[in-house]
Amino acid sequence: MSRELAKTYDPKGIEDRLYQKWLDNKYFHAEVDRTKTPFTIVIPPPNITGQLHMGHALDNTMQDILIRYKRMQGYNALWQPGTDHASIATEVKIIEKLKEEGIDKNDLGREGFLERAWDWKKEYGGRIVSQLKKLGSSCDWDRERFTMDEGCNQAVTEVFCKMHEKGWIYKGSRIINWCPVCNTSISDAEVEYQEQAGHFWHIKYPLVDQNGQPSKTEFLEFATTRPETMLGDTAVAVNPNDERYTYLKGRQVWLPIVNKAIPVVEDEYVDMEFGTGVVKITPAHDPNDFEVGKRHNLPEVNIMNDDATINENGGKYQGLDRYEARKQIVEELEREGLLVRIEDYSHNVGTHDRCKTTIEPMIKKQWFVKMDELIKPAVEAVKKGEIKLIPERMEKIYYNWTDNIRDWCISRQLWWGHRIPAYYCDKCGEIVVAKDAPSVCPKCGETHFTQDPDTLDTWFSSALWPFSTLGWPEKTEDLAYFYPTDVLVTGYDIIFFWVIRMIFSGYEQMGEKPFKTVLFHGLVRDSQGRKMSKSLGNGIDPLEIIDQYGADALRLTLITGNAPGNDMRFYYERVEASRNFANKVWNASRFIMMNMDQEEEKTGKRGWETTYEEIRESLYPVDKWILSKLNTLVKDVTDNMDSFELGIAVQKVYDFIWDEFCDWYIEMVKPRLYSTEAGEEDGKRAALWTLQNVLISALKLLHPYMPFITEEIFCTIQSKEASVMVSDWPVFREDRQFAKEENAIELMKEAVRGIRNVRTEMNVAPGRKAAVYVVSEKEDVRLIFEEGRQFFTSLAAASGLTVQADKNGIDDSAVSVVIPNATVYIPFEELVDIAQEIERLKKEQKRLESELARVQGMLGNEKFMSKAPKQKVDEERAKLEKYAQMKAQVEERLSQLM
RNA sequence: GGACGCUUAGCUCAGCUGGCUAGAGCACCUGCUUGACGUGCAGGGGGUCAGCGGUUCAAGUCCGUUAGCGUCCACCA
Repeated sequence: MSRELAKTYDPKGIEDRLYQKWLDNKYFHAEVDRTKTPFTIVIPPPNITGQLHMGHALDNTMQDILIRYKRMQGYNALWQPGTDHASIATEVKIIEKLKEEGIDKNDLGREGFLERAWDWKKEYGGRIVSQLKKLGSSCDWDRERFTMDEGCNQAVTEVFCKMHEKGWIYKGSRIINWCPVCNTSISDAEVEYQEQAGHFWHIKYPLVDQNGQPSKTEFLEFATTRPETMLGDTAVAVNPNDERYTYLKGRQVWLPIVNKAIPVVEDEYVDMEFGTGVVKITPAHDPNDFEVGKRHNLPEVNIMNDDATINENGGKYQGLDRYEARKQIVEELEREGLLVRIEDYSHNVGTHDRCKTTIEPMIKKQWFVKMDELIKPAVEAVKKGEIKLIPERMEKIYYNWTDNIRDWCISRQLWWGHRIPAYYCDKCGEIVVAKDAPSVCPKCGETHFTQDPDTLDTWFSSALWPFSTLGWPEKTEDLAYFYPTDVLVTGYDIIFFWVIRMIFSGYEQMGEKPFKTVLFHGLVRDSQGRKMSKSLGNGIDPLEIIDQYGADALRLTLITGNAPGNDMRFYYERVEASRNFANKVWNASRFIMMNMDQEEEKTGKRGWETTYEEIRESLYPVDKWILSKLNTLVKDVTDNMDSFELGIAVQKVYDFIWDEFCDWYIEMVKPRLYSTEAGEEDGKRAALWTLQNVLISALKLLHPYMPFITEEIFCTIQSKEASVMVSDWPVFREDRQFAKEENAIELMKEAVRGIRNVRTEMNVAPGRKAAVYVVSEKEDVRLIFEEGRQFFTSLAAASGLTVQADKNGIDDSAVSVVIPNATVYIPFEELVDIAQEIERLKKEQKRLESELARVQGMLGNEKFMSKAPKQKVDEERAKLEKYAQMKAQVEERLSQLM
């Protein structure tokens, strides 16, 4: 069988082909199987309007790594995929598109609009899914769900009705955040505060005199950032403890422009220290004022229409936009002599996170979820550690929200979404909340009802995602088996929107947590650390990266060099480094396969078909060394992955493959592979066996991170039908730890490095070989070099190697390299400058001395000796011995030269 | 106002529960057509781990504090 492989790895073509193969073989599909332990992840459903961005790429790469890892470990791994209807985001997009066609939403009507929305979903809903596939995501696509599919709709209705019955969902008239552009209420979580440069208008209202008329001499001064709201003022407030204003008790002020008297009320809410200690109260347009108004039974005067223009309560200002009204009102106040001064003022303004419009607080009748009781189990779960947040610091952010939680406004004045299952009797207005439209009014017997026109906050359905996707409210097998899920992977930016809401919903509806662990990641930023955004145009399209460098390179880039929860910067240079690694893996494999081919042609046998037991006797120390290193790697990587340290895990695999395996092991076995000497057949077989087995294990460890290239190589080595993704995850084996061989090879590496070092320093031409002598009094050390003679001479550019117990017969002017328990001599003849050589040895002596001083300091410290763990003390003792011994060798050599 | 995070090589960052001579990638310098790979190989320079104080036998790692940068929450009108 010939394996002609290209010199560089080209992911094009390979990735799609392999993904299709995985799909065809149903490797992603999971079914209930009681003989296996489930491992479940639910995808954070991407919006149907969405395009894959770097955040998705990171999020889904992490999930794919975990799911592939667990699948290989033998778990029944389910990655439940799906998409989100994204009510407001989608509705806005559709409105935009209609606008291009010159159509207004209202012209279409609700039905017509929804038709267009479903068309949109059909057209674009699949786009993000196909993009996730490009990444290599091993989701069980047979189970793909949508937040507005039949099952999810049922779940939503069920939850709404249940919670309403329990009294935890209620309709109430309260102050809410209104977006005048999107024309809907939004929840507190959707308000984004932005620092804005504005003004502080210092204004005064006349006091009302005994005759009920505005006083010409007495005024009350205060300041406001929103002068137009004065149209809705129904009081002015001072702090009851403010002695400056005790005289105001029971008095009234005259509201200019509106021309009416309003009371002065006393409320602790007013900060005496701030400004004049006087606050105008507009209960209908400010959340704090709303509370004050409730306490003092103040009237609530709504002065705005839904589009933030002034309504009929604004008198002559009716019809003006809020900002135009502001301008004109200020002008009128100035004319009246009531404007004291204008101050520049920078303050935070609440905006709608989607469209950045300044929100307007308004009193409206909306549906709310009562949070105080609901949140309790969700807080407890994290406190007790039943749900683990990674990194831990996210817990503080979590509690910060849960501790200050307010009722959740869930109704939206939108069409695209789950319609609220509330019905109003056409005759008496009675509200009936039910799964289906009622037939008779329980109060008046009327048979005609109108359903509430509002839809639900898009997060209402996402909150149910971990169980609605598994079949709830039906009691399905899937639900019983796969719930609770294991890990949720998401960005910290949606902790309030989604994570918390899933947790309390899980406890409330299922009586059980939705997941055991939440693994947070940060934001992917551009190379300058800026958030990638459309408006900045600094977004990098993951699909372009995949096209250019391959999905594996992208995945590796996103996972390495980053700690959980931290933001990361995206650099092309880093993708290139990842691509280079892929190429390295490719070429190492190519090298191994080429040698396999040669071997196979001769013997008809493949190395990997031989068992360890069959080959064990033929293994060389270097073979055992790399097997031992691999064994340790398996343990470390498994441990890291179990504790979600994905970046650390893959870094170790990377280092092992590149440094240990490619730069050392492969180079070490080359002479053996190329040897034509008789009697080397067993050794050659052992090398090939080791190369292949180490490679295959390394590919397995790498597979969750770089699924495509590992699969391609795995199949090329074994067969097209084989698959690394369903192979067994490597396990640590006590019987494959070879401490003795590890030490031996490390010692030889040190000798090789020393020799290369000296050669470079002396400008020895790479092609010039030189005789090398290894002198050691210790027999075991001599044996190590004898056994490794073949590769040692190659790596050390030696023309020949002599291993002996003393310095006899070695030219005095030879260059020397001191390693533990041995000195290496290289007679370079004319190249050697004795003075320089002495200089070099003295430097080495100095280095060893300072090391010794440090170690001796520690060992001479009584407290260290008595308090440090024994293992640590032993380590330091061993170091002392090693350095002392090396120093003696250096000094002996110096005395010979001087 | 409250909380959190970051500050480690020229750049971007790792460094988990304190314990080798503090690491990686990129960049830089020197050399290399060594039969897998120049998307490579070999060698090298470069850090008082932000400052100060403390705990400890031992601090990049823990505690306190200061400064700079960043994020989240609250929102005093």
